[in-house]
Amino acid sequence: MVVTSQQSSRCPECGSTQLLWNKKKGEVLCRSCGLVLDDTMIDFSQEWREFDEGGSAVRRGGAPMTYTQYDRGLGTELGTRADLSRMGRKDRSKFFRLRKWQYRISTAIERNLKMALGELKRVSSFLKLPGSVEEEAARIYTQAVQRGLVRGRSMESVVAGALYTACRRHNIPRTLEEMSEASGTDKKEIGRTYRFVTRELGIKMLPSRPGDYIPRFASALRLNAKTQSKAIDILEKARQKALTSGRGPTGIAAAALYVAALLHGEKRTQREVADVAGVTEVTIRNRYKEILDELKLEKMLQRALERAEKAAKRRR
DNA sequence: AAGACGAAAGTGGTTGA
DNA sequence: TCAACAACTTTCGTCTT
Repeated sequence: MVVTSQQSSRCPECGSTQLLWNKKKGEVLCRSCGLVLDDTMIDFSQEWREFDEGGSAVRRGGAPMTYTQYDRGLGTELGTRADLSRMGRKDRSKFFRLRKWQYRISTAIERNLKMALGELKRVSSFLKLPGSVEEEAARIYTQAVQRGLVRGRSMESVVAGALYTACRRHNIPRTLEEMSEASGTDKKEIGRTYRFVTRELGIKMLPSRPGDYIPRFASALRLNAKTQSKAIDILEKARQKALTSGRGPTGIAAAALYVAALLHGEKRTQREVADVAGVTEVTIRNRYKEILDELKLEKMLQRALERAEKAAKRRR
């Protein structure tokens, strides 16, 4: 068994958080009770194995293909070389009809892809997303178009949904809010299409982890590295106290950062943190109280605040 | 005046009959 | 398919600094 990574979600059977991703078998399973949580995991990673024992040139896949080009450089047309003279009249007309439809469908898909991939590039560069994410989003979008999932939805929202999905799969989640702002489409709409498309394409999503948001939020708030690692520390403890399950990961991340900043004398207002994280102050307050209660941080916080107070006085 | 706090009502999504 | 439900938001009044 090859354990490639561990996720912080929870086993529904025994509540253990010790889950294993077994990429070889495509399973997620619980370490303590052995329950298989997910056996239809799709491995989107690249395939580098040698299938030929001798190590000769037999590999899966050919030249690198890119999904950010609308036809991936591989166009297919129906029957340009068919021998028409040897067909009957019926076959011939059938052939023309098929070719016409194939042409229509493929040109429609291609036109759509051309537009959409332009949009995708624009949004992803606006959000400064890495090429690997863009590539994956393009792949997801391409599949969505081919399965006719875009029909009835706006192209923009599907693009945004694909990017949102790709970000999460790469453990650099963006909030729906950010996607909405970057793509200029409605937040709820993106959420809806995102759910629809992942369901239809059988892409399994685990809940995003609060920790994945910390570095980005911290730098947006210009908090130093120590505060950031303190926040991650808090997050880990909160997870052990079962404070994270069922709650929105961004809210938890925001509260952890807020507390960490207070403890390290780098106070940020709830509003500032809330804006960065895309949640409300109320949510931060709720999470923050839970964290204080469960981790017994009140006294430590008290001391930190007094220290900050003194420092402020000395400056005056 | 700004920030923090918390109550109350509203929203959209999930779940289970 | 519908209702119950939990999390989260919006809004607003009050308290603290």
